[in-house]
Amino acid sequence: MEPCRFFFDPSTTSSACQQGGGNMLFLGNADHVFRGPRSVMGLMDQESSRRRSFFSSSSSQDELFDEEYYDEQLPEKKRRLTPDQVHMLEKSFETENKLEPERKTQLAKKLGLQPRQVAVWFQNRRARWKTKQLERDYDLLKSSYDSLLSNYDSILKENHKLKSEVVSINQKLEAKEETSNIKAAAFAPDHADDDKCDPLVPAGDEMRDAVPISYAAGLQYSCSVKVEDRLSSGSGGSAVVDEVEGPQLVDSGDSYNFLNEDNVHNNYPHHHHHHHSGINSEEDDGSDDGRGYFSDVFAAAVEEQVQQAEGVSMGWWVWS
DNA sequence: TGAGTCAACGGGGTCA
DNA sequence: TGACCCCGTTGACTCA
Repeated sequence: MEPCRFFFDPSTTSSACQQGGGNMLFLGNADHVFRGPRSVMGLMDQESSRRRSFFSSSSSQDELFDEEYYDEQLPEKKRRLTPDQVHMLEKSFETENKLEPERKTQLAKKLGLQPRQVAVWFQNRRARWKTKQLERDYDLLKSSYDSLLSNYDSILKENHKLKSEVVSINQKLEAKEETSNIKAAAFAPDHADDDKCDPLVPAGDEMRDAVPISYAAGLQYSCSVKVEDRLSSGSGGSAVVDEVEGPQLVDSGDSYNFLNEDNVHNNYPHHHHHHHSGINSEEDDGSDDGRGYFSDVFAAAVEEQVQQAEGVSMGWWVWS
């Protein structure tokens, strides 16, 4: 690493630094300490005459500049820092990306640079680091978003599948209900004594516990419908029973409300939802505003909502 | 020759 | 008020 050779022009109060390899760093003048010319083009403005006079050397400047160097290379050209200088600056930056005055002075001395140059280098280095950091953060956020979106899509598919299952079950339930009513009506005159009817229901506790409330209620007026007829779904054999209101699949039009309003409010504290509630209404499924926006809040809310939905639906679908 | 990189500048804000 | 920082910009330089 070769130190700078400093030059100072008393006529213009400017200074310059020539490095061993031929680098000439322009270091500015006294009225704006260490701030060199912005550029060669900048020399065309009012500053240019001063700078030009600086380099159009007279006899006194012969003492200040290496004649050979000065002839072969225009000194006002902007020079890059040498690899060694950059290496040491980088090492210093790794230690601490802010520059205390003392460290700046030491570094400048060590590298043969002006303190102003060291300060500028650190400023530019911080700017580059920030840009890189932003890129890293963006990549991280994007992969997180993509992953979340993927999960969301699979949940959406599952939801559609469950919806169609529910529709199918409801249809079967309605058909069976009609059949049983017709049979009950036809059978009633000959079987007035309910105590003697055979409900065809297994007497075991397990099955009794598994019988939906409305089915048990149905036995009061119809003993001729088999349990499997009531419970069969054709797609997995699951039935949904509302412990309070009976075995109805709660369907608020577009959506199936596996969650109540409170759940929704709890999971989306900042989300203003409309008349729908539930995990996947058409308006709240994120298909319009949800995908264009990502935040930790959103991610956490979706995660929580999914867990909640899973928990609640388990409660709905499984009993023993 | 155009795009990318880098040293350096100017302006505006903050702080002791 | 000066020193410092951040931000946006400029122009020199490099390279494909």
